[in-house]
Amino acid sequence: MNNIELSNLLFPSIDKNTDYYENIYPARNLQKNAKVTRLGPSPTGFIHLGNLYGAFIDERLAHQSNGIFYLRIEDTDDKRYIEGAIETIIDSLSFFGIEFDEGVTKNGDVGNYGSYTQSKRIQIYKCFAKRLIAEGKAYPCFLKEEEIAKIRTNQEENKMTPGIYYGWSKFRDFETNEDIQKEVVENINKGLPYVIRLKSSGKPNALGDNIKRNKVYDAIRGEMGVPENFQDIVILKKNGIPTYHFAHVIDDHLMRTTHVVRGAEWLPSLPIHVELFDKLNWNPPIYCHTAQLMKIGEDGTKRKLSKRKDPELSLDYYKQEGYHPYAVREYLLTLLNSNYEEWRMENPNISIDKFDFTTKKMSTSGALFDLNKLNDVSKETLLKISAKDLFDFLKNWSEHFAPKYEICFNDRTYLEQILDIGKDDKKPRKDFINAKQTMDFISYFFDDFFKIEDDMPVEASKGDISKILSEYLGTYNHNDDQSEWFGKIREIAVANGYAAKPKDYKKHPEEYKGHVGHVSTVIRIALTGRSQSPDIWAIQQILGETKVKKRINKLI
RNA sequence: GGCCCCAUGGUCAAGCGGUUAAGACAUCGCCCUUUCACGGCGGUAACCCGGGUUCGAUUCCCGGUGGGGUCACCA
Repeated sequence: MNNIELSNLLFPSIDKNTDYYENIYPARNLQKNAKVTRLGPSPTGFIHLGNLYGAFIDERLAHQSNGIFYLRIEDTDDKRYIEGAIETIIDSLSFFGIEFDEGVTKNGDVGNYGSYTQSKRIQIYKCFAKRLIAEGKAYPCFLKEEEIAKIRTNQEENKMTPGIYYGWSKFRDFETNEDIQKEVVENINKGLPYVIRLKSSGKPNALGDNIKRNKVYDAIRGEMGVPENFQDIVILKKNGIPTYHFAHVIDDHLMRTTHVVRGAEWLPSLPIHVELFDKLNWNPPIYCHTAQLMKIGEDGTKRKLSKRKDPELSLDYYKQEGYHPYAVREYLLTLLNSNYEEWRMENPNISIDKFDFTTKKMSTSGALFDLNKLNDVSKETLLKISAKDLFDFLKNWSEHFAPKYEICFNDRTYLEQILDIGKDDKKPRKDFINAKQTMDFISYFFDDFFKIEDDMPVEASKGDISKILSEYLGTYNHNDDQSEWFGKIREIAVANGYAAKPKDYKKHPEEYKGHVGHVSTVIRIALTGRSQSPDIWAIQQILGETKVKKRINKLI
């Protein structure tokens, strides 16, 4: 029996020629240099910062070049499927501004290169596997789990590279060994389970300089010497579903992907993909292996990989804390392209889309996620968002994550005024980092949340406090402008033995109880419950006369 | 352990053979100031080590060391 007969025996129902697929998925008609990228999440529903990081690259590369960015669902691991995961993925990415041109959507597939769900492409994979078998480049392997385990221990004992490769599976000798041919045919007829393995041409266990290398160009890392693969890796599993390796090669070829962006953890399997493309006589796409996002481990200061389940690496964490999607995107861009921050400083108000994103400016070493930096970027970002949009953002966040703030959104004008405090100054205030922090920061504007949190300054005695407050109330005129208003506070300060200027107090602390700052702190605490807040006068204007008087009165 | 990737201040990073080794965040000090935030000024702080190559290496090569990744019918 020869290879072609074997391929027919294995896949009797596959009647299509591989050319058929080449023809129905023709080269894309795009302008020169247009890039076609894809995101291929597995439907576990868990999207983390690393995925987003990669997705931004895909998105920028495609859209900056008038190319195509599509979503492919890589569900070849049936054990890991989670219900509703695809919607979650699409929604999460969309929240952060990632939109696809093609591929899986909530309403089915869009585009001419589908299906975009790997589990629906089984016939295609089988067709190409059949071709490889017919060409003697792949073979069915009937090794049982126990046998593989035995091979493995044997290899370990002999300090050999574990795996199935030249010399370890008798089934790879099908072509030249009649006994094997007979056995394989019998096995097939008996219906025994098998996998399809690539029959690698690589030379096993070569060492050092003897390892053959292929030159592969990586858009981020430059030219790399990729060692030759020699493993007869599984391309079709026992259940007929392809492994990632095979699906990647078939799909990215047939979907005419030009750039494959993925994490550096894929570097070790690059040799496999290179051989697969070679065996199929295809040109591989341009790979872009990104650096990994890292974090500091809980166990100390040691570096650690950004693994699943690290809460702050989960996209949900940022949603829950209420980080604005623009801020996250902005931060990720600063990590992604080293010249981004510089560009942003020169162009503070231009859309991110205008930034000339390039893989050349990407770092090859792993970056430690820096919450401080994110916070700083967030402040800057939120400052640029209008009070109206911020209101909507906060409201939406509160509905999902902090319903207790619901009442804060009853009066739109009121909240927007609050959010606008100090925004138009020449040196604008940067008080807001994320929704959670913002709501907490402004909560004293609402009676439901207002409470005295900080202690009165020690410079003011109990008696002085109520004296200051009642005098303040006595002279209070809601229509005073800011300087009139502060003039009165100065008078109260002086009348009670406090310096009118902090500098006077610093010079002669023995002559005063404190200074005007302490007096205004008393008022500030009475009004906001806190010793730190934006300008009191501005707060009062928003709070309204009634509320101001009520709060002052309460502490007299 | 084999193989792979990476290596400039606490963090992110410029730098492509000759620089006083940028900048941002963080940190510290001062200034501004009724608090805070903002802003301004200034400070502390780095080329992992050892060999080469070179007149000269942070930069190029090799070797260590360190960190990370990967060794599945998971992706």
